[in-house]
Amino acid sequence: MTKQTRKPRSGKRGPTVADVARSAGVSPMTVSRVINGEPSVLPATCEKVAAAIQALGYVPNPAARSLAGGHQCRIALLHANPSAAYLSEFLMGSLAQASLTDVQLIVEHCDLDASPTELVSKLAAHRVDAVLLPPPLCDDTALLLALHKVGLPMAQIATGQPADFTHALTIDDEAAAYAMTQHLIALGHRRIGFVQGACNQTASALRRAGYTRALAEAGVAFADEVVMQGDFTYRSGLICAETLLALPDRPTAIFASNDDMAAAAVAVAHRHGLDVPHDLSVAGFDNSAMSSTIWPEITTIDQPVAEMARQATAILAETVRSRTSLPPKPVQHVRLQFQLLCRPSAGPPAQPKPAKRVVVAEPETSAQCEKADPYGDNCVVQ
Amino acid sequence: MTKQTRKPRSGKRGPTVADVARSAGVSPMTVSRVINGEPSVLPATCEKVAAAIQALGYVPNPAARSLAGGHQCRIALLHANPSAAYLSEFLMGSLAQASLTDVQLIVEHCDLDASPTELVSKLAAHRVDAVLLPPPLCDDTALLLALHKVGLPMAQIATGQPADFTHALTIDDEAAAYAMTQHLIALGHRRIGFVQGACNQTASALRRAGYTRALAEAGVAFADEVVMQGDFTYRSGLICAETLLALPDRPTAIFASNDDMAAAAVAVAHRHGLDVPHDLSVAGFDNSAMSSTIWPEITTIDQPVAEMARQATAILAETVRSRTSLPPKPVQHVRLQFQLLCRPSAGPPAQPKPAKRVVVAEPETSAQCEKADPYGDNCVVQ
DNA sequence: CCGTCGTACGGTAGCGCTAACATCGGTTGA
DNA sequence: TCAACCGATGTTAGCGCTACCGTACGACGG
Repeated sequence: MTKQTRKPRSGKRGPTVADVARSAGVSPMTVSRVINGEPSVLPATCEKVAAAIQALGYVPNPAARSLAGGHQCRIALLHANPSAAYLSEFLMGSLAQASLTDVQLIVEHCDLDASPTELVSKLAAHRVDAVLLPPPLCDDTALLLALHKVGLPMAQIATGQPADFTHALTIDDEAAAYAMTQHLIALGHRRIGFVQGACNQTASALRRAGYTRALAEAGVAFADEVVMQGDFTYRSGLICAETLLALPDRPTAIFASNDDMAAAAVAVAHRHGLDVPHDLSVAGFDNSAMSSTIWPEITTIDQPVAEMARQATAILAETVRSRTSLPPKPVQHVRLQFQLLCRPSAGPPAQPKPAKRVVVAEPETSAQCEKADPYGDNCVVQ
Repeated sequence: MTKQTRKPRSGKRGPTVADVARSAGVSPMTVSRVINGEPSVLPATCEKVAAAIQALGYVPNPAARSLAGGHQCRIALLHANPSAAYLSEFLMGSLAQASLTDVQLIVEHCDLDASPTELVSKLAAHRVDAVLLPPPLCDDTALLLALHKVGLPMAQIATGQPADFTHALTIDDEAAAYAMTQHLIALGHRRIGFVQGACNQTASALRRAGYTRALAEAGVAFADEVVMQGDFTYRSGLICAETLLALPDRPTAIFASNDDMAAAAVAVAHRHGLDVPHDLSVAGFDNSAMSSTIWPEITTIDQPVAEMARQATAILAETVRSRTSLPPKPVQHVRLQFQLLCRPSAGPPAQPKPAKRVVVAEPETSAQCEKADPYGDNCVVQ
């Protein structure tokens, strides 16, 4: 006992690969291979190791993994609006993937009018490897270009117009708006007001395009006076709905480009003494918290925000990790499925022939809606 | 060159402590000490190292730090409602602290009616060291006991009734409701409706207590018929507000125990053709997204959710890291400041003497509110 | 002048894992 | 028959940092 090994630093932590290896009668390396699902391990060995892992309750140490694997990957999530409804859902998806793939998420607030160059240097200081851009930042061209200039991989989420040098995760906004409009038409509406989204977001134009296409295809005349310009805020929704309901021949339905504006339309309707959906149907877009909080709940389009965030995080991590390989990974534009959620805010209009309303529209609606079927034909998954 | 060093595994990553050490002419160990702010480094050395860090743009590798330091700390954030308004704000605070203190956040959904034992074993499987409990889970006694039984440190956020074996971060709900009621009284209201929160949340009773105390202290008679039992949902708010406004002698103000119910009160008022705030003032609680989205924006109480989350995360990390030390750290109950946010939904009542309304109430209100002064006297920070 | 501190810093050996080889039995093809 | 080869596993040497100890050196008291 003169100069024994003096450094067993460990203050009893969980079991390690070495413990598992001993217990399974293999080398630590083999355990590592099993954990990482490498194909070159015999099924028998694989099972032995799995059993040992189970028995010991082994959980890999992510710190050690990323250290040894050289996998370090820091992804910044830039957001403009800290209390945006979708942010928490977005974070859920992103965080889940981040902890799976062992990437570090940096959440950074970022004013819409901040200088891109300053932001870029801030990201550099944080050693950021890639950037997630949810709306509305995903449509900030100056920002996109600045990031691209310094070679940072990035992903645009839910933009209407993916840049060719970035990854992008979108739904088909045009098809979604088309589906919603079609749904309203199927319910029997012919005069459908539309509240457009902010001009600076590329998705706005697409949603309007879907609206007009559905009208055209159904042979419903397009009326310029029932299309209002909003900006995605509740306030703008109030003004637009007020104007629409003041029309001599007021619409029987209002399709707003997001849920906040749709909620505003409901409020205005109520102030006018109109019942929703009996006197006025209202539809929104996004499936934000607001849409299912207020009463009546709003028929809307569900965007798979969490899933977009998850996939975006995965794609970026993959891009970062293979950045040295040749040829460089091509950018991916992934289109996800949306869902039309039928809720009580939209129903058949009050006026037209009651017979049809009861027999055709209602059963169809409820059958289609209870299950909230995705509009399979209108959605594309790549 | 027969058997040279064959393994420079590094695929050019950023500078390391070694690089900084070389550049500053000290040992890596000293660099480490400087980074960790250890006191036993001479100021001069410290500066040299800092300069080198700056020059090289060195950023410590968190993975290596936690591996070497044995600091591993995994904190689970249990939440019952993924789209809860506060969740994203909560996450911001928690994530910020987590990346600072190098803890890994695990975000886990958890049904309110799930069995605690199952949950506990799930947490054990994830190797969770501590648990964050935002509302409503913070008031789930069975869950608290189950976690305590297995010795997991935890923090209750915004509970009304901290357990003596857990950390807790709260605001003074009673004082906040008192302040709000006092504010409404100061505006000139005498008949103030109250919509209570869900019974299973301990904060509900406290908010009501604050309401009644303010009435009593101001010498305003308590009227049983203007106190309604809600459950924090918009729907319940609709029903309660409807009942209140149907009273023969309807209140001139409604104080709802959260913003969703307050928003519902606004909606009902509008449906009754009442102007808010002219005919009816409405106040909420929480400063959720809804409160500043709808129009008019709702006067409410701001809870520093992000700050609570930040501190809770810090406290838990500290607890976990010093768990072996004796004596064990005592649990901390921290009380944070709230803020009364005066917004357009609350104003002086229409009826009483207009002179006073203009001269006294309005200036006072705006002076006090533009700055959104915290109710310093009523808030305690420990 | 020699031992005993105390302070500022350096050296070494890991933390737990995996990349990059090394190895080893078993095939194959000429 | 033997080199070349292949697939399954073991060995070694780090990844970047810090805990633990050692050392050098000045300040003491006796």
